[in-house]
Amino acid sequence: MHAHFSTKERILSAAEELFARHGFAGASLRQVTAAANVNLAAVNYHFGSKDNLINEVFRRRLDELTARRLSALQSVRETGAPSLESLLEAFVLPALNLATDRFGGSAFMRVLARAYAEHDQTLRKFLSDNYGHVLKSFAHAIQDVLPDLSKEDLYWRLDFISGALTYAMSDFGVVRRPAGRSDDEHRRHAAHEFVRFAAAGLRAP
Amino acid sequence: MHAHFSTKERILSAAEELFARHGFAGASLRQVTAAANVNLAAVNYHFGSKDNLINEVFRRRLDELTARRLSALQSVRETGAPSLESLLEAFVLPALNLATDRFGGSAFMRVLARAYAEHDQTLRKFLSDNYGHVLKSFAHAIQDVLPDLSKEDLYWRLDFISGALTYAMSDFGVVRRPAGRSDDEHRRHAAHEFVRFAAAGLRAP
DNA sequence: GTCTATAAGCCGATAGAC
DNA sequence: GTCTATCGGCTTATAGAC
Repeated sequence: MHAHFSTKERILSAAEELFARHGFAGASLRQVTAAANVNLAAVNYHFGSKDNLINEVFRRRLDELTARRLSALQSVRETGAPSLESLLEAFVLPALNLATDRFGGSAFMRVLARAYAEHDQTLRKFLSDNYGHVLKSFAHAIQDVLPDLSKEDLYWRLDFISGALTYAMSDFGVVRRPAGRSDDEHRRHAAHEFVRFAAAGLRAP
Repeated sequence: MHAHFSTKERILSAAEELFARHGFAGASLRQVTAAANVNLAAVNYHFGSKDNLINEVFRRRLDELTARRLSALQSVRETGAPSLESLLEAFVLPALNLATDRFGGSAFMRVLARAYAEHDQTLRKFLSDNYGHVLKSFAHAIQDVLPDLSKEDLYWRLDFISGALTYAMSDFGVVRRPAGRSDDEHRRHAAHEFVRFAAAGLRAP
């Protein structure tokens, strides 16, 4: 555990939190640098531009998220005959763990939901170029488990699942956390509910 | 079919399209008034402020959307023993028809997806105060069809479904429209796929 | 109702001292 | 690497003429 974080890291964390709360256009570099206790000019020195700062906010978390997802997928496949539920868990749990990470990251799921809502071509291309292969790996693994599902139906359903997961992870909407349940337990429960729901949806006739 | 639209309507349509494309903070009133062929000061004259313009963009479409949804729900209930699929269709098809309406409205689903990503308290309260009762009516109708489903599970799943629907309606993600299929057919197909997926998810053990 | 003109302020980015 | 100071441009909103 480090008591000190670099200027770059502090900028990234502050940007993540403020982009989650106000959006990419809505959060200014002045707000970011004030929250990070850093000089305004430091952003351009370390990141060059606001657009590039946005990309780096994604890269920091997504690199680890995809690594964890692919590693979990590998573990599940090594068991020989993975269940649909175990494949979905390999996709969902790393996102959940990131969201519950005490070093921050819960804001990142909201940033990701923003990115989904943005139809910005530049951002989409960056995401699909760098992380599209993860979705493909999971699609193949799920296809193996559901050989009777047509490729088109599979992609429709994965699309629905992605949307549902993004929104569920960023905000547990109408479902309020019961009084006696911790935030972590609430999220774990959410993941379990989600996997059951998604598995049933994928198995639809 | 009217050849003339009022200044107010032209502002609303231009705002809807630009908010969909650039977000609420990202689209300026200057862009909006230029696209609407209207003077800059007209926005403040007709709507008072940018924030209020945002609210009115929602109100214009949501009033009609909720009316159509509740009317479709009523029709389905009058058949006596509605199927889960028919209830979901009563919820999904009005949104679909709005999105395919040639008077615009396809942009509105993207605006709605933005609103989901925004965690802005003011906007959320406005939406839940004015349109929360629709979700409740559907929840009750679905509970009647699935009496064994616990209330908590029901709300979790409706939350997932809302997220998936919003995302799917605003952007058909990885599923590309086949060459020989019209945009309308593509959307209709999407709705059918979605209802099958959501019904199976709700019926999960 | 629609216009011009302008107020008052925030924006991203950078030049240049240290 | 970090700072101050500042540039040029864009923002929402409004006062007041027509």
